[in-house]
Amino acid sequence: MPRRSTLPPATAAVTIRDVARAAGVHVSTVSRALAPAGPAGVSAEVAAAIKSAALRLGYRPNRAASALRTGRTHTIGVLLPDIANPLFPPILQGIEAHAAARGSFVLVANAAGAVAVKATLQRMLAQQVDGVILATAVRRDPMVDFIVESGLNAVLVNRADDSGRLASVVSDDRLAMRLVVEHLVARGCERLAHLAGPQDLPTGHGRRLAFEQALRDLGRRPGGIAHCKAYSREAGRDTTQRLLAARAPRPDALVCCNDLVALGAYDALAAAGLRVPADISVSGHNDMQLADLVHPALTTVRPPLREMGWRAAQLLFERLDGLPLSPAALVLPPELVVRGSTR
Amino acid sequence: MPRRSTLPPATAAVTIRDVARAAGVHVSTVSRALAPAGPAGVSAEVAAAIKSAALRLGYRPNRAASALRTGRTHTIGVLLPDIANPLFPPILQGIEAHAAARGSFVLVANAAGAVAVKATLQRMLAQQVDGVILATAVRRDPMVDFIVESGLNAVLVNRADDSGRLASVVSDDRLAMRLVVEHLVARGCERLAHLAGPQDLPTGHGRRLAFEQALRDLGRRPGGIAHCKAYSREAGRDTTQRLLAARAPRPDALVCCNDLVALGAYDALAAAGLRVPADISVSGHNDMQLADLVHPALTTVRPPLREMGWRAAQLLFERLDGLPLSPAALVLPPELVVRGSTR
DNA sequence: TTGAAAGCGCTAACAT
DNA sequence: ATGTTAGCGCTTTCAA
Repeated sequence: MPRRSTLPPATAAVTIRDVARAAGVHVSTVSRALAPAGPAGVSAEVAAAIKSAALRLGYRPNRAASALRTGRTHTIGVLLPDIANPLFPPILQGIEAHAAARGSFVLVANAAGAVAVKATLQRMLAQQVDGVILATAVRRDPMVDFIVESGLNAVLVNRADDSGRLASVVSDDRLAMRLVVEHLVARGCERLAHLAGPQDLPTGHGRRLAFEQALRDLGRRPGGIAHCKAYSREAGRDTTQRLLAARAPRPDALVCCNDLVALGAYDALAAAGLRVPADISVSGHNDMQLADLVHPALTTVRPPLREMGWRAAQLLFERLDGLPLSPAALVLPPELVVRGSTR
Repeated sequence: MPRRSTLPPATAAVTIRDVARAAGVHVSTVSRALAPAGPAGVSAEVAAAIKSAALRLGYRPNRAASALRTGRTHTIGVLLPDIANPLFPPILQGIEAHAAARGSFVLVANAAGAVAVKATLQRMLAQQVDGVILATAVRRDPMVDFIVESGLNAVLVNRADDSGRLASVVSDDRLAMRLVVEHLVARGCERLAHLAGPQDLPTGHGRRLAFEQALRDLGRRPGGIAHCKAYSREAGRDTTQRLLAARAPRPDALVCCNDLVALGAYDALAAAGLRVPADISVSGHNDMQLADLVHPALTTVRPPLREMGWRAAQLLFERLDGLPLSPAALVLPPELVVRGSTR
């Protein structure tokens, strides 16, 4: 007869059996008394006795065991392209807050590129996560196919799924661009140019379209559109230089795809001897920390990042709970933060 | 006779039994062939057949089951006081990178305050994490007692344990302060004052001591020490005002406990009509993003945050593996980043 | 080298 | 309302 495994050498954890013995009841009664949804089918006295015994012994239910039994790990995976990108921590915070309130944990993983993302999703699947939230940012992503096939519950945040097969939570880029464009036009800007982000990223693409649309709605045309290779300060600088060299008359407003690019634009404009905002207005996007510290302070768009994370988690849990009327997409309104960089 | 549970309603995952059947062997053989450390005690042909069957069927070992059996979840918990504080994402990134390389996942949780921290640790214990890394930042923390009692493997990062019972990874604040002080003195500063952080936080306390020590080592005395209520810009502004009002002669250098406080000092100095660095030099700590964008760009100390996270994970895994010679503390050298705020 | 079997701790269907 | 029991999927000891 096989002998008891020698494995659990840890501090012999208190199990449900210990509690049952201490309370003089059967383990199943303990399980019922301690059910997360409250005691069900257990008399009040017995439940109280069990709870006090559990407390006394320092019982902590073993989630690995319950996961094996129920198939639910109370764990959700969050996949980010880059944890250190300041855009993501607030989103993660919102997700974590919601998850913690539900008694779930968040597994975070950094992964960029189709191969790494897929590998990480496989690992998460093996880990039996209840669902995933993805902030990875590529359009027409084969990953979506993989997720749909695997039957994994998933919600996208900060990007939408072009094919509409996965739920998503995003900031309203159309509204954002409308706010920026209307603000600039109201301040008398005539030739609005756009420093667009990489067009293979949903935000880069979406904001460019939104910029064009916002101008069209006012019966105007873009005063120039130039594409940045990346969401970086260097790209902003280079692209602004190109734009200034190519365009005559030069734009009197630069609507940038994000704050870093806007700061790159500052550099190029300063080098060209142009004053912000006297000669040219500049706006950013994301309201990253310290955007109010540069000179002049940057007018920018503040997406509701924490709220987006919170809502993404909410959507995911609604799906896990099988709620039938859960929205497929949530588009949350950003805020325009007017500072000194627009006249 | 109880009937099979109706529970696993998901997409009937492929289990080890399916693989065994497909390969015509017993499940235990599959388990051996697919062991993470490589096939052990299985003939090469059989192992190959099993692996191909596993691949073909899309088998993914169920971590919940293996966790229940082995007691290892391949999961580590990371406890942060505030995910959105830019100090922590790089640390988390380092931890995650190391964990992922080992095939482990990271559970992140936000928790501030003794009660929340303890509750979260309890939840992590229930979740059967293999160990935890804590960046929560209080000195003489009762949490340390709790961890030691519970037998949980733990490593502190960005703070040390005064009692020395838990392993820790920190940036070398003594070296940091020596670098700053020597730099300022070399540039001709005479009266170095310190804007100290909250003294109940290890960094606030440690940096103040280190500042004093660094001056002592040069045979000098502090040109003033004022305490900030928090690591915030407002606190920096208020404290600088107090310091300027109280001190005569006024300091010609302000060594700040962190960058935000330094920016607050900028505000107060500007309000007082003092120029940085002509009238007074200012240094920060942490090199937060955009610290190079303020005017003048901030001289600051850059702790090796990502490396700290990486090392903390390394230490934790060494403990989990039972390595006997694992260090109890790691003090990593920061870098001085000289910019325009010191003359 | 492979098979057999027990059991990790918990939950839930069934019986009482 | 409570007890009995099987079994989630895996690992590992023991036997062959």
